[in-house]
Amino acid sequence: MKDIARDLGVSLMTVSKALRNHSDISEQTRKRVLKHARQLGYQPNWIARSLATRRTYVVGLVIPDLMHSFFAEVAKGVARKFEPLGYQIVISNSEEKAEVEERQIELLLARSVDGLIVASAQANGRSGLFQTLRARKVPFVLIDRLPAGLGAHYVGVNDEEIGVLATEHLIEQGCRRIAHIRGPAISTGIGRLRGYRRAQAKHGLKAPPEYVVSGRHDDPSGYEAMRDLLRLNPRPDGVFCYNDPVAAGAIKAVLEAGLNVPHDLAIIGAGNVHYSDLLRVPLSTVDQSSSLIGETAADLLAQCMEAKTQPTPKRIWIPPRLVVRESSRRI
Amino acid sequence: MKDIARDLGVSLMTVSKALRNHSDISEQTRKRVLKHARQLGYQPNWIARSLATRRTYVVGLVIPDLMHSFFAEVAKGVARKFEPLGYQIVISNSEEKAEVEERQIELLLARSVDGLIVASAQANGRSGLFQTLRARKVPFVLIDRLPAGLGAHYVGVNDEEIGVLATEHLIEQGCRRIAHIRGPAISTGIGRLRGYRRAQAKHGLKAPPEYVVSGRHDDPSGYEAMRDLLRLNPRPDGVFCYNDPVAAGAIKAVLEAGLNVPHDLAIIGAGNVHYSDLLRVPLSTVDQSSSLIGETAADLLAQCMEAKTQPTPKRIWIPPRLVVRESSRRI
DNA sequence: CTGAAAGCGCTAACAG
DNA sequence: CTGTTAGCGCTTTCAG
Repeated sequence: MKDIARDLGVSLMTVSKALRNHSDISEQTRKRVLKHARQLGYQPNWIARSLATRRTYVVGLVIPDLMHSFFAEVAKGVARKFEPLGYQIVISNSEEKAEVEERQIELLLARSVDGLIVASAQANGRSGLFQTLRARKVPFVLIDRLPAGLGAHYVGVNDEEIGVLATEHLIEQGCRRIAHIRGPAISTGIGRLRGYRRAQAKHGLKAPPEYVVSGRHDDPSGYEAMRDLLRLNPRPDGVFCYNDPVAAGAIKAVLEAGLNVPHDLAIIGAGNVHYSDLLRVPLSTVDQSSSLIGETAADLLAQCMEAKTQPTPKRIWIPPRLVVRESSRRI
Repeated sequence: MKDIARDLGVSLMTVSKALRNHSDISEQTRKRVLKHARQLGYQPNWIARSLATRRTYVVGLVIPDLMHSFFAEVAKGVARKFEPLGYQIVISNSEEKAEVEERQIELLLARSVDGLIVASAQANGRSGLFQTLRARKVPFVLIDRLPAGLGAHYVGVNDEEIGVLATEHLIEQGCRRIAHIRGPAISTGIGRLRGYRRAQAKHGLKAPPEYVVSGRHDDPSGYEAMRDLLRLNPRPDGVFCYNDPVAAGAIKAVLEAGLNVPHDLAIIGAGNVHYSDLLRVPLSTVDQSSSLIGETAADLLAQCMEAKTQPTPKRIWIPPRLVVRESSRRI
């Protein structure tokens, strides 16, 4: 900028304003400046600009696992909305660990991100981290997981509805002994379990306690959990799995045991990850509109960052949608 | 920092040095400073630090598609190496488009990343972008794809070897009419095709030209391409697919046509994406050690960033490894 | 419409 | 070991 100013015999300020299309600059000067800037190959220095404006045009996206295609899709949605606005997105992986998440968020804040979108790995009820964020006035939006008792912006699907939708579908398909491979003790895992229970109760079904087994987020855990279920007597005839990776692992175990999916055992997952259709048995699932979650969260965060005062916490629920494929189609 | 200095009655510089564990500061002063910093909840401002030092401790990772789990795994490898070194990673998605890639790289440079790792979507032979990078003295490492005629740091697998490995495996399994669903005209697609041809020639096999059909990177393209292949007469009895997503799509088409994989048609992919094992028919593939590619590239880039003068371009070849699963096991 | 002054928060280089 | 001086490249504010 100094060079441009010198060459053109104007002040540095004039250049600065021209470059940013500031209003009070003559059309002619602006053109001269822009042209010369191009000739010199001028590249604005965002670091310096950020230091002066206290705005970085960077938003942080904290997710538990990039490898889980649900989150990769969310990330894509976020990017699609923010990039046209001139924002850059920094993705941080918390590996499902609360401490790692806290550290990553610290780092993002040290780099002065303008806002955060977080799919939190904090255990349910531990909302200290987010209270700190609020105190520091960092705009943030939670997605997918909603730590209990926290008034914060949130975009996601009602997990209890997911549980009900999936379980009722299995019931409609004629399953009577429905098991659940549950997820971790975070809002998603808890909500889906609750939905599973509610649907069973509503239809007068009762499952023995052993029918609820614990998985994690990944397919190996689904495989393990399903092997446990297969040892039970009577054996379940339908299983609602916490998510699609878990369901994929579960299917593997069932087939290995020489049983048929869906006839011996119907299976349904949640998330509709993009390869669900290509699995051993195409997987029935509950779609969560992952990229829509990302886009919606981005819009909401953009609003918050514009606003002078923080608007009251808003919760946006994306409706879940049943996707029936072969793994649960018995009639 | 100013507050700490004032409270403790020392100079701002002393605080700065203490905070960075600079050598010439007394143990006592350092402790006092650190303690007070903690009390005040001091957070260093990386923006300001970057402006002063001209180092951002950010590296850019440019990939064509986050949703492709091969690249997600590479990203994980990169992160694993760089995070302990205090670097943050910004992932940019080029969506397989050369122009988008150029724009993303421009943006990363405007934000003064310290280095770049790029899986380039530039068409083969168009190396202008990277010559610019070199001219600007930005350390960078290419991965996975190597635009022809470019002397640059590179980490990846020899694609011709992948093609040979996969094709020879099909031959060993008794296939005699081997087709290839080829990828785009970038080094990976070209190399794998060349390997396919070399292996065929070596074993005295000759495939009609219709046996090589074009796919892209994704499973829908594999599905389409395979439907074309199935219409041929005589029908191929083995297909080497550009990558695993393409192979997954291909398997879907074969099964839909009422044929058996591997007995009517053996299939092999490349990349060993993490769900290969869970597909309709567990997929044989050539493993590329995706996360090792990421880690190795990270190490190499770290070296380049340390070095005062750019070392001569280094190419690191990761050996491919055949992974035989059900989709190609005929004996 | 243009420009001078002051400063964003931190550090390199050097002097004491 | 501690402190002073002079920026990093840009913007905000306000006076002309």
